[in-house]
Amino acid sequence: MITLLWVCGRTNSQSMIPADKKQNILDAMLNLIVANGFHGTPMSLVAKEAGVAAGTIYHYFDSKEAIINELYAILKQRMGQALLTSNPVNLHFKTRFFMFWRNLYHYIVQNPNEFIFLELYANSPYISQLAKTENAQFYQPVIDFLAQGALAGVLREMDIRLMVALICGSVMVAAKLQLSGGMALT
Amino acid sequence: MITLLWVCGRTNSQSMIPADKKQNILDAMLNLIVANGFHGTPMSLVAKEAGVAAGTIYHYFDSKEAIINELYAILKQRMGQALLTSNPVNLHFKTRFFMFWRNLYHYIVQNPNEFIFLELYANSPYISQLAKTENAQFYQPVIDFLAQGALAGVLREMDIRLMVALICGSVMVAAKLQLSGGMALT
Amino acid sequence: MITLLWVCGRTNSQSMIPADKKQNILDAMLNLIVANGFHGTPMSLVAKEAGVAAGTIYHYFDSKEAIINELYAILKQRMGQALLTSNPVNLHFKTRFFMFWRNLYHYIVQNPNEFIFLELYANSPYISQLAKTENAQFYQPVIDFLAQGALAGVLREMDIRLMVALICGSVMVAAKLQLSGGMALT
Amino acid sequence: MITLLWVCGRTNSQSMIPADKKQNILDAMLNLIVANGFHGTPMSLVAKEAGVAAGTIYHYFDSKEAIINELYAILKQRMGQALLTSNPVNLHFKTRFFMFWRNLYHYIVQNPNEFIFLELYANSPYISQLAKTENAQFYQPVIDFLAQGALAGVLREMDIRLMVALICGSVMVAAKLQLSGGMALT
DNA sequence: AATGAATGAGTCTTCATTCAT
DNA sequence: AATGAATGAAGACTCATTCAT
Repeated sequence: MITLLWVCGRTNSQSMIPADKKQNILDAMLNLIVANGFHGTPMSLVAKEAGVAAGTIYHYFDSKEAIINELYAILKQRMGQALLTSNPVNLHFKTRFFMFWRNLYHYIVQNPNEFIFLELYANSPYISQLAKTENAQFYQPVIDFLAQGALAGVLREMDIRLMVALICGSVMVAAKLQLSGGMALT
Repeated sequence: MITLLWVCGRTNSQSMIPADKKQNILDAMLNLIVANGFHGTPMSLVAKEAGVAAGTIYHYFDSKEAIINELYAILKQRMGQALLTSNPVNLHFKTRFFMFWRNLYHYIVQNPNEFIFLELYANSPYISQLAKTENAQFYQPVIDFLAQGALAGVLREMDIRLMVALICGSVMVAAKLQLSGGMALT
Repeated sequence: MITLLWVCGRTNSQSMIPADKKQNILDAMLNLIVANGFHGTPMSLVAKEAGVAAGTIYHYFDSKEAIINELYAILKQRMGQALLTSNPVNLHFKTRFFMFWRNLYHYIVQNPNEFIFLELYANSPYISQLAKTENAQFYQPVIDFLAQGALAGVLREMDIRLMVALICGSVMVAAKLQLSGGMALT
Repeated sequence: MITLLWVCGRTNSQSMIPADKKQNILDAMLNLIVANGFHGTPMSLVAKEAGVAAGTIYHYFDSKEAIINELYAILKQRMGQALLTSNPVNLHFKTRFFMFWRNLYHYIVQNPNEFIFLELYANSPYISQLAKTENAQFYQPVIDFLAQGALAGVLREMDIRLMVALICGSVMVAAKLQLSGGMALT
C-alpha cells in the first residue's frame, strides 16, 4: 500500500539539513537570550524557535551551557574580524585609530543583538571564570595596535590597557546611545 | 539583678532588630546576585545568608522581585549622592568635571558589588521597562552639569547625552580594569 | 512626663472584652469561609477581620479546625431552635408540618451565611468523619415530629428518613433558588 | 537469551499509552478530591495515584485548576446523558417525569463519586463565577421537559424553576440517604 | 537522526502555629 | 492577655535533560 501520509507527516525540521539545524538552534538561542535573558530562555522555547524537537538539540550540543559558550566563541570571532576590516597595518596610525573606532561602532549598531549577547555573557555569572579569562583576548587587535602606537611615540607611555578601556568604553556607550535613542553620530 | 548574659543567650535571629533583618536580607541579596546572578540566587540561599527563615523574608518584602527593585532604588540613590560629593556648583567648571570623574571612579572601585549590581540590573530583562525608563535619571547630576558647561561655551554644542555616555563609559571601563587587574589610576 | 500616646496607641482590640473577641473571631471565620471557602481563609485574614492579633486567636481556640468545629456546633443549635419556633407539640399535625417547612425556609433565607456554612461543613472532607456522624442529629426535631405523625397514621409507614430527606431537600433547594434569583415563595 | 522479563521490567508509566495517562490523572483527581477535597489534594498525590511523575501532569493540563475544570465539564455531560436515557420525547408525560427521577437517582447511586464531585464543584468558591453561570445548563433537559408539561396543562403554571429545584433536591437527598445509610428505594 | 513524552529536583511562595516581649 | 515577628514544612509549578520509539 502506498501512502502519502509520510509526505504530509514530514515536519519542517525533517527536511532541514543538519548544518541548518545547528545554525537555527544557535540563532534561536541568540535572539531569545537577548530578548529574555539566559534564564528566561528555556530549552523548550529554543526548540520551538529553531523548529526542532527538544531532544534534537542534544544531538548537536551537550547542554544549554555548551550552546551558549559556542555562541560566544563564534560571536567573539565575528566581532574581532569586524574590528580589522579595512584596517591594514600599513595605514597611518591616526587613520587606523579612527578606523577602529568606526569599525567597532558600526559593528555594534549593525549587529546589536550580537553585541548585547556578548555583553550579557561577559557580565554574567552564568559563565565560568575560565571563560572570563579568555575574555581578555577580546580586544587583542586593539591592544596590539595601541602597543605599536606607543612604541612609535604617538601615544604617551600610559598604560595601554587603560587606553583600550577608554576607547572601547566610549564606543560602546555611544553605540548604545544610538541604539536606544536614535541619535546619529557624525 | 541586671545581667548582660541574656544578650548572648538570645539566638541570632531573635536578637536581631527588625531593621537589621531587612538590611541583612538586602545585603545577602546584593552579594549573592553579584556572585551568582538573579536566577542563580534562590530565596532559600538568601534566607540562609541573611540568617533568617525563608518565610521571614516575606514579612519584609512582597516577593523576590520586590527585594531586587528596592535594592536597586537604594543603590541608585547612593551612587547619585557619591557623584555629588565635594562638588559644589560654584566651583570652576574644569574642576567639577574632574570631580565627577573621580567621584564615579572611586565609588565604583570602593563599592564594586553595588556597581556590578546596578549594571546587572540595568542590563537585565528581569526588570520591567518602567524601571528602565527611570534609569534615565541615573546620571541626571552629570547631565545637568554638562548642560551648564555647554551654555558657558566650555563644551562644544555637541549632544550632551553623548558626552555623558562617553564620560561614564570611560570611567566604568577604567574602574572595571582596576578591579579586575590591579592597575592603579593616577 | 505625662504622655497621651498610650491612649492613641490603644488599638481597637485592647478595649475589647474577651467575650467580644471570641465572638469576633467566630464571626470573622464564618463570613470569610462562606466567601472564600475553608482553605481560602488563612488565619491571618481571620485575625485582621476580627480585629485581633494572629497569636491572640490561639488564646481562645486550639487550632483553626477547633474554631470551625465550634462554629458548626453553635450554628447547628441555632438552626435547630429556629426549626422549633412557634411549633408547640399540641398543634395540629398538618399545621406543624407547614410550620417546619416555613421555619426552615425562613431560617435559610434570613441567615444565608450560616446555612451556607453548615452545608459547606457537612459536605467538606475538611471535617472528621466523627463530626459527620453527629451530623445525623441535625434534623432530629424533624425526625421526631415525623415519627410521631407516622404513629398517628397521618403519614404512611414509609421510611421516615426518606421523608425527612425529601422535605429538607426541597426546602433547601427552594431557599437557594430565592437567594440566588429573587424569586419569592408564596 | 530471550526473556520476557523486559515486558515486566518496563515501568508502569512507560507502558501507558497517552490516553491512559490523561485518564488516569483525571481519575486520580476525581477520587482524591472526593476523599480529601480540592485543597486536600496536592498535585504530588495526584501524580502518585495516577502513576506518573509530578511534572508529567503538566504535559496534559495547564494547571491544577484546569484539570478540575475539565473534569467538571466531562462529568456534567455524563450526568446530562444519564438523565436522558430511555426518555424519548414521544412518551407520556407522567412516564417521562418518573423516568427523569429514576435516571437521576440511579446515576447518583451508581456514580456517587462523580456526583459528589459535581456538588463539591458547584458549591466551591474554588471555581470561577463564570463556571457557575454555565452551571445553569446543568438541568437544562429537565427544565425543557417541565416547561413542555406546563404548556400541556399537566403542571400548574407555577415557576418551572421551583419545580426543577424541588424535584432535583428531593432526588439528591434521597440518593444521598441511600448512599449513606443503605436504605433502598422502591 | 529525530522526536517529544516523561522525569524529578528545584523554584517561589503561603500559612498554621509558636514564643519572646 | 495580647502582640506580631518568626518559623519551616508543604504546595503548585518549571525546566534541563533523558530515552523509548
